[in-house]
Amino acid sequence: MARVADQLIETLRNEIRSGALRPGDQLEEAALAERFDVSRTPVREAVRSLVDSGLLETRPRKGAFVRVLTAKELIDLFEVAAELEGMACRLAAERLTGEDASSIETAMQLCRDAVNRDDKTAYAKANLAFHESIHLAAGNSRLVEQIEQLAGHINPYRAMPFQMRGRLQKSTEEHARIAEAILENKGAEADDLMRDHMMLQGQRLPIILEAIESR
Amino acid sequence: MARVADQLIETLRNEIRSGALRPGDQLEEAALAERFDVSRTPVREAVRSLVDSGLLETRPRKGAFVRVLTAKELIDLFEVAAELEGMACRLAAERLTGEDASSIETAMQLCRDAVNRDDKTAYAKANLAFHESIHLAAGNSRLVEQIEQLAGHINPYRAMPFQMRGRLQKSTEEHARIAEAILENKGAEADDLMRDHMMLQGQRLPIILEAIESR
DNA sequence: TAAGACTTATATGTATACATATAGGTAATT
DNA sequence: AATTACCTATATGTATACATATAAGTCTTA
Repeated sequence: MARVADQLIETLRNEIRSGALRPGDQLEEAALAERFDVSRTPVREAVRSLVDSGLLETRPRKGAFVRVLTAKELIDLFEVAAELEGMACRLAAERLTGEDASSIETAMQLCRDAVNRDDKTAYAKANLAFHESIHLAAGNSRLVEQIEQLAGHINPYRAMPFQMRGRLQKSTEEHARIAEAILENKGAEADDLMRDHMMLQGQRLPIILEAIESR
Repeated sequence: MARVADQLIETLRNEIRSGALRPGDQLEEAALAERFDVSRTPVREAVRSLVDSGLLETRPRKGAFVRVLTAKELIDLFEVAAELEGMACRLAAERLTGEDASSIETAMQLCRDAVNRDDKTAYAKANLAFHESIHLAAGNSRLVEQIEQLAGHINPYRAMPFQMRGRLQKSTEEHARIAEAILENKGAEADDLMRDHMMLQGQRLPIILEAIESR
């Protein structure tokens, strides 16, 4: 990872993820080259790579822009992500080891703690840890890759704070039920619960999209 | 698509898909540049892109090679592909339009014809058309993208002819049941049938891998 | 003022020139 | 013969120089 191009990819990806670069923003090759004090070559490489991965799009003769997803594209994305997260739960339940079980329980407890303290930052982190503990337990690294790829596309649209009142509490309760199903090796149930859980998030999409359009 | 780099990507992708380039084969930048009579720049871009997409891998200071998947990686791949193909069937059953229904039936008939004529080439084509008709009916373009991405990785390992006796017939019968479930709007059933169908293919993996190792 | 020709800045793609690190081979030394 | 020092070809990454097409602005002319 000594390559400038790789650092650029990382940096840009983070800026997109964090919302510093927002959907629709332009990325000018020359400007980036100057900003990072490198030549166009590694910049081009980074941009190409991000275009390949779908995070950027190029409008012919215009330049590269942070990709703007349509409502339909976002919904499709969510639908696939929900399916794969559900699959991860099913596999986790089927293949659970003792170690996996305790990671899941630990992450679950972190979520509860964060909710009790009403610490949204901690919750975000714990939430991620919860999902990751399940991914690990599923024992399919390609599945994890695919999920992460999809998450990378969804994240820019999550940058805005849309924590509805009481949603954190609800979300944690759903997590608890999912965790329970996995720990009891009820794969099909865990699958369904996770899919529903994800889809509840997805239902907030219209609100999110509206907020984006009007900014 | 006027770019040399894009043509290179296409060409190399096809050569990998078709088996002209086999897992483990090296791709030398200089050699490719000479072969296509272009400079290293577009070659590098193409190689980078294929590495990003996972079709190639680079061994540090060695060069780029057609990626070799381990047995575990292939199994993981198949597992995810089976899930998504199943999902496509479920969605297709739920969202089926009259047009979708007739495309599926048409493709199904093409499969039957190919089997009756024992025409393996025609079958391969019809089989693809069958899957694609379902993908279209699922109405989720991201899902299709993901499936195609996975297929691109599985294909190099399908290049070898491994049509077991009678498998074509069996496969078509499975297709018929899947099609029937979709046309009757039985989403869950279609999902399960397709997943099973895919997994039967997956079970041939050990044989395929053995064949690869020993060549 | 409006339509069309013209110009320019920019995006884009490619080629070439360097610079550096290292894998793998060669030579030297024991 | 084996180990080590050394050397060289190659991979790799970056910079720079061109070349071309076109979007967008400017100017001309009616």
